[in-house]
Amino acid sequence: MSKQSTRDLILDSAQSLAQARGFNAFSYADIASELGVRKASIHYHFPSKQDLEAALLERYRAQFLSALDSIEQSAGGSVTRLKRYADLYAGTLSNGRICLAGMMASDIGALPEQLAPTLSAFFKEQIDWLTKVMTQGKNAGDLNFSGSAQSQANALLAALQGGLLVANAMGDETLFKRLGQTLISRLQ
Amino acid sequence: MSKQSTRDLILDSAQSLAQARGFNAFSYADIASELGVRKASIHYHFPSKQDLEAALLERYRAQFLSALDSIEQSAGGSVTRLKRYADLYAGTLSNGRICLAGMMASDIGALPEQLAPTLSAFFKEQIDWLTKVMTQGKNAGDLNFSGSAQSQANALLAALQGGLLVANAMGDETLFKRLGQTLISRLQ
DNA sequence: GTCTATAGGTGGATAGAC
DNA sequence: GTCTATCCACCTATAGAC
Repeated sequence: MSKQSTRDLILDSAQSLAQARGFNAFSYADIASELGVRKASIHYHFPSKQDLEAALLERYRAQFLSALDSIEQSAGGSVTRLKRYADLYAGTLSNGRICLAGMMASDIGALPEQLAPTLSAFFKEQIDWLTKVMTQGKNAGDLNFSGSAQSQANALLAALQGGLLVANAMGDETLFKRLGQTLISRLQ
Repeated sequence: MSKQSTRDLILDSAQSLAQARGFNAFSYADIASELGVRKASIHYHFPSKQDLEAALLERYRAQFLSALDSIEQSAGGSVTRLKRYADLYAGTLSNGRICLAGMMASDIGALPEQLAPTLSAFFKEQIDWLTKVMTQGKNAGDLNFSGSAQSQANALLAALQGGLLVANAMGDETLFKRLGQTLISRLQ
């Protein structure tokens, strides 16, 4: 059980709050009371909220890319990989949370412009990874779809992000699980 | 050119701001400066921000339902109706805005609980309408899909909502237009 | 209905002691 | 690194004159 640094604890708390409420609906005071420290301590690690937001996104992006690597190195064909990809999203849905990137996308109009390129890169990486899986799956005969692999990748990413949004708003987690099955079964 | 009441002007301004920034990232002061009135005047029409938010959602819901009626009464088969439905979403994307309901869904964790049932009803109405169009289209031979009409309706709603989010975050309006084509063409 | 003025609270952020 | 103390800007909301 390695000790987590205060910095990491702050990021964990902030991420949970951001995924549940949005980037403009949590404060340093929220994090401080959750961790039992003072606001000034958080400002020591992240001088401005923009610094915190940027660190949140970077960490989430790195974790997500790492998860994609893990999926690629595990056994299973394209269908299994897509299922495991959808499960990454389903995992965020518990406790009324959605994907951090999806939340940031919805808040993009109220966030510092400097964050937009990284968020855009995040989505591009997701689409590129999905496009690769789609292409491999089609070539191997595991997947069957018409149109380009990239347009299928776009559609899957959009459906998963929107599915989190709608399922969370309707308080119906099973809606998202059924959606994942629908999306993947029609690619077979 | 009928005069718009101050109340309607307030709702217009608030809706535009909410769709662009989110419900927790615009203020009475923003609306006041946009309309050239004082904050207190807005409080006269909408005593609390919760009142304003509720009115925004109700009006959006009524307008959307009216648009669905209009689509139903116009000529054209199921494919045309789905295309016109997707166009309702595409229309919001200009000027960095997304669907008001999608934005409210992302902010649901930071909004008064009283709004959740109405938002949930909004999404249910969308799904029911799409399910009806899907069913009619399949029976008429216009549409072709496996699985239930309702799961296809869920998937289409989710993909459109998520598509707005991703396209807006990536600053790529054409991504959404291509998505709409992909989603509908694979139902034929 | 709209205004001026203001209350009461919370936001992010900084200075400086320990 | 964490704390106390504080600043100032902004938020929602209300009272009361016009």
